[in-house]
Amino acid sequence: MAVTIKDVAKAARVSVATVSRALSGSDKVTDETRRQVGAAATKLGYVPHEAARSLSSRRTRCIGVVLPDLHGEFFSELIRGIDRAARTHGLHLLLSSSHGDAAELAAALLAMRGRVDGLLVMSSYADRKVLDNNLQPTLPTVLMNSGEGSERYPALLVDNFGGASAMVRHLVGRGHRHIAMIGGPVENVDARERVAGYTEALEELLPEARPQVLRGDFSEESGYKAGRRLVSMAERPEAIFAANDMMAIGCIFALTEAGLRVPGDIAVAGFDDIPIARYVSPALTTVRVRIAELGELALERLVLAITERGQDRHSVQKMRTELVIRSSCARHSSRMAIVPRSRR
Amino acid sequence: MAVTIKDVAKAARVSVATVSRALSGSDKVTDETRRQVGAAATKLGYVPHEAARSLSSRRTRCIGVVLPDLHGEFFSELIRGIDRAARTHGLHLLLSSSHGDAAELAAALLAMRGRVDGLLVMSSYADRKVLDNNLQPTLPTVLMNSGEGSERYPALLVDNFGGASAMVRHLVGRGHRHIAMIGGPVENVDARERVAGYTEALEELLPEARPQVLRGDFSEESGYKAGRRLVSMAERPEAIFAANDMMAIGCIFALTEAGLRVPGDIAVAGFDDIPIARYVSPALTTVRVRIAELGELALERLVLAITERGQDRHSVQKMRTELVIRSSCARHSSRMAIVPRSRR
DNA sequence: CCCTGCTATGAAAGCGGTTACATCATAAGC
DNA sequence: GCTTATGATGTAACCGCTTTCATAGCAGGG
Repeated sequence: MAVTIKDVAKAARVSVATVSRALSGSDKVTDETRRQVGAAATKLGYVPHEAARSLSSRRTRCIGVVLPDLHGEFFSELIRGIDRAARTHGLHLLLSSSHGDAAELAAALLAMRGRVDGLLVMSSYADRKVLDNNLQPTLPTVLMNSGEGSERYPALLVDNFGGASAMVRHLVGRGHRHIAMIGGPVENVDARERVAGYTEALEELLPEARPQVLRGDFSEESGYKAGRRLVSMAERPEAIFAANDMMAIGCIFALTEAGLRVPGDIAVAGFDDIPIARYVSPALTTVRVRIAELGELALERLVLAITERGQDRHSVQKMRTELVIRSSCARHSSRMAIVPRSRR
Repeated sequence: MAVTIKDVAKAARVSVATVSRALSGSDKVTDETRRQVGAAATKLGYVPHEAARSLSSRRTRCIGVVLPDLHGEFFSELIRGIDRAARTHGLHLLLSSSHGDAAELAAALLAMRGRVDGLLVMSSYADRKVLDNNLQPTLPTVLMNSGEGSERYPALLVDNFGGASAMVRHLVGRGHRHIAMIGGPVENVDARERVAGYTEALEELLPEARPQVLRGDFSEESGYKAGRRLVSMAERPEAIFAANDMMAIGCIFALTEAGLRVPGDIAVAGFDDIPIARYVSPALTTVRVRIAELGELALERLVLAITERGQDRHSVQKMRTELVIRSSCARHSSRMAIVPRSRR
């Protein structure tokens, strides 16, 4: 029913081999022949059958993308970056998202077998065991933001630690002394690293201050709840550093609702710089992560791994972050209000 | 190198045909044989080669998803819905996103040929011509939110018209008389329908008022610009209805920046109910579109089209919308301030 | 005991390409 | 002018699986 390479061969009065050669790149084919084959193909509306092609060429021109249960901007930006890069290489994307636990991840990895030339994996559950058990060892794989397992697979990581330190440095520089953090999901590597960056920077800059981490899970709701807790605290922190923007936004919501002014009464900072961060009020000071770029780099890395099989497997690339200063973190001044003018 | 069906056959001491039957569902195979084959397969770590399978079975178990240059929540929610539904059917998703013009769309459609069992298409450019030229007629296809072409393909549409009318009715009910709209990209069907819903509802409810549509393109920035224009208008509208939430948020930003209070001085409403809509300040009154559900329904519709080939092709399903009333649209009262008490 | 009907299994023909190898024509070298 | 190198094209063997058709074994009816 569908037009195959044979039909084209017949129409162009050549063999199937010649058609194959003429259409797939510049083997030894006369320009004249190529033209004729091309004409016949267009006239018949021929499109090669991909399954047949992959079967004999042993390449699918497909990349598997396995992602956790991501929401919002992060997800779409990541895909955007991957897709953009994939298109320049003529690669397709086989997407499997929303994996909430190790079993689902394992199932997704298994299902990818034989369908793709390489794999891009992001998951909190992508540790060595799960990966080793469910990946055929020959399948090129690049991890994104999955700390574990990076000793065996090339990986791209976001410099969460550095970004969080930079933010703490910024807050301290603005005069804040009592800085609390809202953490992320315990199983999330990014969240853990951000907290670590906060803790270590704080210990370094303000040895006498002790870190205070409120519970959170990256959802706005958990940020909101943390905000409520903050409101009712006896010794309220001067600044709150949320491990992601959504929680920061939820937190601001709770604080404002309770009649506190941000940043007047309390400073709030986030992490990620999701697009909405500029539009909340007050505009959010945050740490920018170039997510699309992360996806793009990961794909390029994978393409490399596919073409130069087996070389340089263990390299880890770290994505820089960038401090974005907006209006949600003013200079801390309550201390000044107490200290008499003359003493300043 | 990789273990094939032959290796399994040899290990289980049966023919490849038997292995195929034993592994792929319940043909006539003895329980004993099936057990042995299963054991051999597990022992060898056999995973069928998908390309080979699709080639001979003429089914890829893959669905193509072709999307425009979507951003943010809309994109991720849509994929989430599609993915969820696909997984229940054991289908994979071949994703191609970010198509900014008809040529890119055409290329994406072509590239899907032979790779998928069916297609989910969303695009402003998905009109009859582009679709007819680039889709093989036998490939089941479901359109999402692409008004044109729905006379030939099954389609899922969001009831933009109804949603916009409902919002206008709400605003009028709250006492607003001068209601302006910020439109979307001209080529976007949703945007056009929302504007149409606004215009017609206005004409019906307030025949003497004349519709006023400011330019916008769905980006927050265009909303921001529209807001700036509003601020400097001689006769400022009492309420602004943005064709999507992002523009509403940008608009609020511009208004607030200029010292106007929302909703005190001017009411603002949006469309979509993206998650962030609750967290901006003031929380946005908007029209909710259940995006994940849209994706889910579209996939189910496609599965139907695939299994019952050629039946019921032209059906159009419309997704209800839902008014979400938050605090960005107060009751209008400026008129009351002018009109003396006694006259009321 | 033979024939028929039924079922589990095997043999083999594709599915639609790619590609190694054979072939043939032509140009170059002697 | 004959041999050989060269390059375009054809032939055919796969790639790994599904599926049709043939076969063999067996039970049951006559």
